[in-house]
Amino acid sequence: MQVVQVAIPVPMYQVFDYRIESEDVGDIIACRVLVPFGPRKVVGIVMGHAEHAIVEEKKLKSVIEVLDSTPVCSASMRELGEWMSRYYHYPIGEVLHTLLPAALRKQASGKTKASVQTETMLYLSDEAKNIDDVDPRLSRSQKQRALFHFILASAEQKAPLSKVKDEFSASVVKAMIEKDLLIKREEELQVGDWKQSIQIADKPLANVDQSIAISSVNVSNGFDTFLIEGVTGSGKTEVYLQIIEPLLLEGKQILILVPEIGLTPQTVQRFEDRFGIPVGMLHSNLNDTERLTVWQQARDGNIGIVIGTRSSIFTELKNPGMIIVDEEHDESFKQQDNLKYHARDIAVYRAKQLNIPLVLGSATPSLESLHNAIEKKYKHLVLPNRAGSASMPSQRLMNIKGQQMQFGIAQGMLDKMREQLQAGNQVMVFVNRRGYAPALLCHQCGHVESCQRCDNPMTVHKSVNNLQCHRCADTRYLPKRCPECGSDDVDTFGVGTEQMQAGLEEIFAEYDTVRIDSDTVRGKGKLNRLLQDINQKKYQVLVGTQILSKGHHFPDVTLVLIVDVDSALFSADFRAPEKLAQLITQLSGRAGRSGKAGEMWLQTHCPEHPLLQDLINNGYSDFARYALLERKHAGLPPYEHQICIRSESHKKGLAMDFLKICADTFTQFQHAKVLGPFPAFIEKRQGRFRFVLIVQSPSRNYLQKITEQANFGLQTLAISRQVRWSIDVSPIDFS
DNA sequence: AGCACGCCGACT
DNA sequence: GTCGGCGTGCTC
Repeated sequence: MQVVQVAIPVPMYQVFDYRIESEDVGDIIACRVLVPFGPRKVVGIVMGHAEHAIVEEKKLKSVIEVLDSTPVCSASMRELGEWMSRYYHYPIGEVLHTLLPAALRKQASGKTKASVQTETMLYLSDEAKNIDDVDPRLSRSQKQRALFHFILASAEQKAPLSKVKDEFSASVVKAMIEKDLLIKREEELQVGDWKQSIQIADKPLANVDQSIAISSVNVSNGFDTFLIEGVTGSGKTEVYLQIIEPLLLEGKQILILVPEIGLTPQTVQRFEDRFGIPVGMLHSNLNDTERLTVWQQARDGNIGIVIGTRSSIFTELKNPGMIIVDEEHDESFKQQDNLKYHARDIAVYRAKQLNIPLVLGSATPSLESLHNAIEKKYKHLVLPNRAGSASMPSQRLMNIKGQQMQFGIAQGMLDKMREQLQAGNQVMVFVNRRGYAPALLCHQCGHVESCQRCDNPMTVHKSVNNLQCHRCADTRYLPKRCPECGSDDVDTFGVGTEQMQAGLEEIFAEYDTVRIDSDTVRGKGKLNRLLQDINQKKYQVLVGTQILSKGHHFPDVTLVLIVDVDSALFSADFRAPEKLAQLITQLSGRAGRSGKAGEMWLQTHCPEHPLLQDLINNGYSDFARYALLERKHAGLPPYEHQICIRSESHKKGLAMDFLKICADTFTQFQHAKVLGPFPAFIEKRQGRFRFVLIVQSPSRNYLQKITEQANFGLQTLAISRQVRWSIDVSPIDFS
């Protein structure tokens, strides 16, 4: 008899033994198996085998079916899984679950699908080949006409559905199929040998800084981590392109991680154009099958470059050459729910494991990475100048103490904006809240309309005439009278993007205004369309949130205004100043071009604040070093390491009681500091009360060990099943 | 997590 | 009398 150890996707930290009839047990390691588990059947992954089971014979059940003929993950991926399970204190079965493409988590697919890969192609129908734009079937729909021309223009007049879906929504495709203009056909995937077909397009000559960076990385042999600190516009992407060129020519594969919002067809296009080979793209709009296809292509070595967001770090590469994490400071690399991993940290582990170089790039490196660079753990490469003659906008502080304000903007500021508009330039206003106003306040009784489940003031949205809770997405009609005292003297409090736009439309009536926030860019390609319109100068006044700071360029913007920086200076979150500095630096890098330098203004009540002074006088790099010094003195990350235990329950006391037990457990360990429990920043969400506990230690290893030990004890407690709780290793926010 | 089992309250 | 609320325990 043979016994296999199977990892099951349940919140339990052990593997389960099963009997198996097969002779060659070694061959099914890392294959998926269907097994009985209690009263149900589940899909697990074989982690190992043994001669005898640890549990008594009568408990032992048999594997029902082996689901794969070839392993579903490599030995290195399994090793990564085991490491993650220990490092993040997360059950092995669930870790493996997150590592694998979702399509493989189900019992189906896999076995049958693994071999022959197909893709869906769209063809023009015979009928469609004989029509033109004025045909009644096309004349009235812009989108369908665009898709018609897209396919007409492509080679062999066909296009893969996956590619079409990057730019057109499913409804457009569906409508054209129903009109018999398009035909869908499954075709065998043409793999081709990308190594043979690489054709390097003309490239710009690298400047001195770029050349130094490129050659430093290219001489590296095996594992090494590089931090490229390159100001926006310094040509980081060009450095990436030239770094990976020799590796691709050797037939090695490149994995590139980008932030959630930075992954546009244009980014991918740039890599495709340079090397003339298809690039695998992994982003949130793909369905499970499309994801699986890219994963398989990378694993089988049929694709040279994979670009994707956070979870792409789990892509298997047959012949790995390098990992690049672009905009490494971006918070979207950290998963905030379930398994709370940081893709940048996983990238370090993967690169070391695969013995390949890792390149981290950012204009505003995280303090963590900068610290590692200063400590010489990473090689620090700096691109201090913008390529070409473009200069950075100047950053200035606008003291708004006692100033007359209109929609949150100082009068003097409005004058400066008008000046730029009259000169034919664009202005950009950054507001950190979407919606019309952050609250609805009764002037008579002081009542603030709040979400009942979250105790959170509801945001006023005038465009849709309702109140929305930004924490649980609950909505309510906008009341005309105060629900508390009945007075009609209710007014909005504070300014959101919606109101800012309305206000600026009124003040600058002769100019066109556009708003860019998650409300207005919802929908496929909408952001890109708006950005195009902006660069074609259809709008002169731009109002928006964070999205404005992510990877887009606004060459005609000569004035950037950040309406409120004070809330970040006085935030309870110790990372708030760092985030603000990154935002300011990123935003200022987005505006202006050669000959049109422009200026950025920060409205503040405390222009003398040292962090602000340091940032605007000496730049991000200096600011970051000063901030690191502060962190060191305060004993905060990256000098000390933290874990955060969060708990929530409907009954207020329960979640708190649980964390008190946690606190007691951790207090027994000498070299750890216990902070809390505290109510969470967002105290109540969806009817549950939330608390946090922070444990801190100068040694990451020590913290890992004691957390493992504490977790082991906590698992056995009855109360741990009555509250919803989680461990967050190296948390980046405490909400 | 899921699912069964079991023990109490409020209903046709 | 029993339907169903959710606390407790178990899963190789």
